[in-house]
Parts: sequence; C-alpha cells; structure tokens
Amino acid sequence: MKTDACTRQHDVYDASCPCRQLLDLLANKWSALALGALEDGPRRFGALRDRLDGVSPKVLTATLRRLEEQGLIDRTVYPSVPLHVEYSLTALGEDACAPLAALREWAVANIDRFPALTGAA
Amino acid sequence: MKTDACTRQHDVYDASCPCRQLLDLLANKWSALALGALEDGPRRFGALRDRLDGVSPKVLTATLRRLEEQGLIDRTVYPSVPLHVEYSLTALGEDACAPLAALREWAVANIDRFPALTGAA
DNA sequence: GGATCCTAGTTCCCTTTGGGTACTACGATG
DNA sequence: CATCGTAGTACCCAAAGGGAACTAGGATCC
Repeated sequence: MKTDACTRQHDVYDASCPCRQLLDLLANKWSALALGALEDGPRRFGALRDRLDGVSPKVLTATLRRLEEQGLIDRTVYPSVPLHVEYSLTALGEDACAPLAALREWAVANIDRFPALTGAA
Repeated sequence: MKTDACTRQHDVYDASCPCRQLLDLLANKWSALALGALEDGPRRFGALRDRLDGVSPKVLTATLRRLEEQGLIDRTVYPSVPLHVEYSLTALGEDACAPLAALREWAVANIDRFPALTGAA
C-alpha cells in the first residue's frame, strides 16, 4: 500500500523509500570497512587510512563525511599540534556494525567457495 | 603475517586479498537487493527489474552477470517464444543471502533513527 | 503479408563516483 | 627559515551508474 514516498511501512525494494538510501549507504565497501575499523575504539584519520588498505584520502574523507552526516560516527577535532581528528562510532553506528560485521565475516569464511576470485586450483 | 597477496589467512582489510573483492561484490545495493529478490524462488529478468524498483536494465544485467560469474546465481534460458530467462540462487547464493537479509532488515528496522534520511520532524 | 507485441537485453551518451598524486594549512621543532 | 607531521583539499582522469531508445525474433492480430 505504498502511497507516494513510502510513508506507511518501509521497504528497501521501493526506490523512493528512505531506507533504500540507507541501504545504499551501508551496502558499500568503504562504509562497511570504516565502521568495522572503529568497532574497537576511536581512530584517527591516518590510522583509518592505514587500516583501510588501498583507500585514497579523498574517498576516505567522503566516506567518513557521509557516515557522520547520517549520525553513524562522530568526528572530534583535537586542536593540538599537529592537529588531530578522532573518529568514533555513535550508538547508532555501533548498532549498524552487527550486520556489517556479519557480512565481512561471511566473506572471509566463504572466500574459498569462490574459485574465480581465489584464482582457483 | 601477510606475505604477498594474502596467502595464509584472509582479511577484508587487506586490499590484495580476494575476500576484499568478494566484499566489494556483496556490499553493493543492487547485489543485496537482487539476491534478496531471488530468496523465495527463481525469477525472470522482467520480474527482477520490476522488483528492484529504479534499476535500469543495463545495471541489472551487469549486476546479474557479476553474480553469475561468481557462482551466486544461475541463469537459465528457456527458448520459448517470447524467449524467457530465469535467474535462481545457487547453494552459495542462498548462503550469502543470510548476511545480506540481515543488512536489509536492519535498514528497514532502524530507518527511523536517521532523521536526515526520513526528512525528520 | 504487414503491423504490433512480448521478452531480454544492448547501445549511446551523460553524470556521478571512485581513484591517484600532488598540494595546502598550521604550528612545532631543529 | 626550512622541515616535519596531520588532516585533509584540488586537480585530473578512469570507471561505474543511470536514462532512454533501440535491437532481435518469433507470435499474434487484422
């Protein structure tokens, strides 16, 4: 019974439902890795860049800004010298970590079932 | 102890590990939706296009091809007239559905906590 | 026999996103 | 006064996403 923009019940299969946008935010390689990297405590920008092997500073900034806008992470600036910035999970971000961790773990646990990716024997 | 290209243990945080590529494949809006759409049985191209509201045929084709290449779905052509093609989950695809379903469900269940997306009051 | 319909795409083109490298800002430090 | 370290931004190019129109090939309608 979707009237216009998914007012009553929510459905990721409805393009106009806000939860579709939320799925788009979360179902993203860098988001999944960034939130996971913050699971065991706050990290600074440089630490995240190192942990998320292969991410460029530009893309990392964009990812973090998007997560911050949606209230999944907090960005705290310590005006020390040299300036440093700490990213940490909000309560909401912590909650979102569970399904993302499951996805990451599934990938690790089942990678051997993907011959095309492992350059199979 | 990563030697070269993630030979020993697997880690999604290692850019050269194949499971990073797997994460990239699964942590994707259209992959998550397409696999979910096949959970309760095979569907034809047109049915998927309708269900994945907002997807263009081009992107749907690309998504399905990628999933097929990795062995997550099967593509069966019925040379009836008009030709029709059925997509279905493989055993591997069914297994992958669990974490993806969890992610989709989390999005639906928690969307109200995202004021910026719901155009909050 | 010709027009029309159906399905499952493909093609074209444009916009958005991703990505790499280099550069900036800022004060401390040598 | 040059250099370092941190957290980015700027620039430019490549890849992916996305919309609309078009293709193929037989069936069905008139």
